Amino acid sequence: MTQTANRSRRRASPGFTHRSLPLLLLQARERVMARFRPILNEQGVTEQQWRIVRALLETGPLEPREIVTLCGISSPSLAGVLARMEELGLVSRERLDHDQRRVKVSVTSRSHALAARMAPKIEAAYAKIEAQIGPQFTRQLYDILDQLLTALEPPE
Amino acid sequence: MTQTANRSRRRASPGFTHRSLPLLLLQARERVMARFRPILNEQGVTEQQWRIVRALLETGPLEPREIVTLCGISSPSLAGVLARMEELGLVSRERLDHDQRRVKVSVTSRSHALAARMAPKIEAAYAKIEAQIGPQFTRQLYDILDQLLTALEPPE
DNA sequence: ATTTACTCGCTAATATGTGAGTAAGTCAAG
DNA sequence: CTTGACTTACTCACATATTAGCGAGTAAAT
Repeated sequence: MTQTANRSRRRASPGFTHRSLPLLLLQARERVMARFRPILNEQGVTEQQWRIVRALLETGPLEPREIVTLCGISSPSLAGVLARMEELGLVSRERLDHDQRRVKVSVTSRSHALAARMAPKIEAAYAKIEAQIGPQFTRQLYDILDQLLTALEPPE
Repeated sequence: MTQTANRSRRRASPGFTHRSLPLLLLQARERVMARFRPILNEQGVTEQQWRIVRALLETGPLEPREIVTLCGISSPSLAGVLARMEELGLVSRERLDHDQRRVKVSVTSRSHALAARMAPKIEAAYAKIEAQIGPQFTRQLYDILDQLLTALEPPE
C-alpha cells in the first residue's frame, strides 16, 4: 500500500540523478502532436510532408540541405520524402544551372490549396491548446524553447 | 541588405499566426539528444533500447502496454524492439500465469552492466548541459515540460 | 456452456529514421 | 590541364514509426 506512486512523476533510478530530458521532450511533442495528427490525416499528408510545405511557404524555395536543418529531417529520409511529394504534385524539383549538384525545391498550386484548407483547422487547434494552458504559459513555453535552442547550438 | 534575417527566428507564414510548436519541440529534443547519441552509439544501444532499459531499472519489471506509454514507443514497434533486445540478452520475456495474454519484461545482468557503464557518462553529459544553460534555467525547463504534460493529458 | 464484447500482444505494409557510403559536380593548387 | 580535397544529393541496409487489422485469451451476460 505504501508503494511509490504508479501514475505520478517517477524518481531517478539508482545511479541516475537526472530524469531523461529527451524523453520529456518526446512526450511533450507527442502530447501536442496528438492535437494536430487528426488534421493531417484528414488531409492525407504526413508530418514530414506538412513540415516541408510549411517551410517552403514561409521561406520560399529551398534546397534539400536547407530543408534538412529547418525541418529536422535527415538527408537519407528527405530523398524519399521529396520523391513521393513530387509524385503527389506537392513540390517540384529542378537542378540549379550554375551548380549542377544543387537542387531547388518549390511549392506547387496543389500545396497552396492544401495549406489553405489546413490553416483554419491548425489555427483552431492552437487556440484550443492556448485556452487549455493559458496565454502566459504559452509565451513562456515558446521562450524557454527558443532559449534552449539558442544555448544548445549544434556543437562545434 | 534589409531582407528578413536568414539564420534567425522566422516569422509565421501568411495565414499561420503560430510558429510550429511540434517542430520546436522536435528541434529541442534533437539538440539535447545530440549530446547523448555518441554515448549510446559507443555502447552499441539504440535510443529505444536505452529508454526501455532505463524504465525497467527505475520501475521494475513492466508489461509491454506500460512500456508503450512510459517510453513513447508504439505497440507495433515495441514488438520488434523487444524481440531484438531479448536476442541480445538485454531483457527477458515471460507470460503471466493467470493471464496468458500478458507478458512480463525484465532486465538482465547484461542490462545492469550496460547501465553501470553508461551512468557516469550520461551524468557527465547532463552536468555539461546544465553548465551551459544554467541550473536555474534547467529547473525552469523541467517545470515547464512537467506542467505541459500535466495540462495536456491524453484527450478525453 | 455459449455468445458477446473486450483486452492484449502481435503481424503486415508502407513511410521514415539512422549510419555508412557513393557518384557526380565544384574548385583551388600544382 | 590535371590532380585532389571538398560539397551535394543520393543510395543501401537496417531499425523504428504509423496505420490497420488479426488471433488468442479473458470476462461478463446469457
